[in-house]
Amino acid sequence: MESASMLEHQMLINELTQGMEQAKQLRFYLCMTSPSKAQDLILQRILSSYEKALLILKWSGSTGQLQLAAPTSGAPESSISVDGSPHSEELNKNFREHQERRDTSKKRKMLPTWTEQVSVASENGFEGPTDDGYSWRKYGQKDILGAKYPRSYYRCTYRHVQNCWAAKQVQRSDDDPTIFEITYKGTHTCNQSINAVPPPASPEKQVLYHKPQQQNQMLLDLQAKLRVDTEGLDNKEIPSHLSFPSTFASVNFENHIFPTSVLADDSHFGANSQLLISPALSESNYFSPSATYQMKRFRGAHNLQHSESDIAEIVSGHASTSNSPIGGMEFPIEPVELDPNFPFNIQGFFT
DNA sequence: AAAATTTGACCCCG
DNA sequence: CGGGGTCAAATTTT
Repeated sequence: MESASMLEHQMLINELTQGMEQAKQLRFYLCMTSPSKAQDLILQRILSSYEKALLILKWSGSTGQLQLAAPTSGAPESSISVDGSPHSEELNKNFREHQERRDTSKKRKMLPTWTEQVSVASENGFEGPTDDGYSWRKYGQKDILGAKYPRSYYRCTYRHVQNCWAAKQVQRSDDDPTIFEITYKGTHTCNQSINAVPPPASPEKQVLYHKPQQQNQMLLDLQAKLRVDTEGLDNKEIPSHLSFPSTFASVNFENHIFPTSVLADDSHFGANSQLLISPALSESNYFSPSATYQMKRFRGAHNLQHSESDIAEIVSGHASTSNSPIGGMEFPIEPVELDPNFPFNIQGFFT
């Protein structure tokens, strides 16, 4: 490590840190006035970007080489909602540890795993470790031995469609119900936006309901246009057991703040601008102090079951004979190893 | 009708 | 055997 590059590093870090601080301040002020979902998300994105950039920098700085070049994401970027504290060091550390995957022989399904602790501000009970930017599908819930609250299991909504093997489990803390332990398994390889691509048939009918995913799509586009470059994934979803009665639905919202530029060129988006705003309530009172968030630990995940993964194998195995609308997918199914960056998009659904 | 969640059965591993 | 994790049918939500 040359002192020169080291110095550059430091400068870069400083610069980024400053940017991040400013962004935080901006968020703070924004919070006091009229917070909107859109604005908030964008800010989150920005912060997330900073965070990530810093992470990469620091990381490469300490190891001398940047291995984040991994196919898709490679890093469990935790663009956690509000909290605002980067914890870059911790993340940094954890990253490396996760990166190492022992047992190269059984390269299959060894997803990096890490745990975050998300505590929520809310006397009024609200908001959860919920929105981490991805859409999850709950597939199970289990009562855990010594635990007071059940643990719920989620996997990426696009597991099948996009072969995204990210999963997570959420466990509410026993004594401090405002704390949730979220254990992530694997990183997302999905590109959530392709989901909203309207079918060739009738673009007009592709009305965007207030479905979380689609809303994301909008934000995605929004962010793209604003050049807020991040991983570009948003979504909101509230795990059932984390959601609280919502009486705030009646609050009146005037903030029709939405970049007109965006609405302008995507006509069909315009009609739904309001839908975007409504969920803003969920984050109307955001004050960072109360939301804490930190990495805790990780462990190698090693067991996955057959069914789905095997299907994947089968598909990749004899793709040629399949009758699926999907052509030949001839890549190994290895989320961690390669980027299933499908050049095609799937939308063959018929029962 | 389609998509998401619920929930008991089932499976694997210690 | 029992706990944790997943499946999948039933059910609810959208």
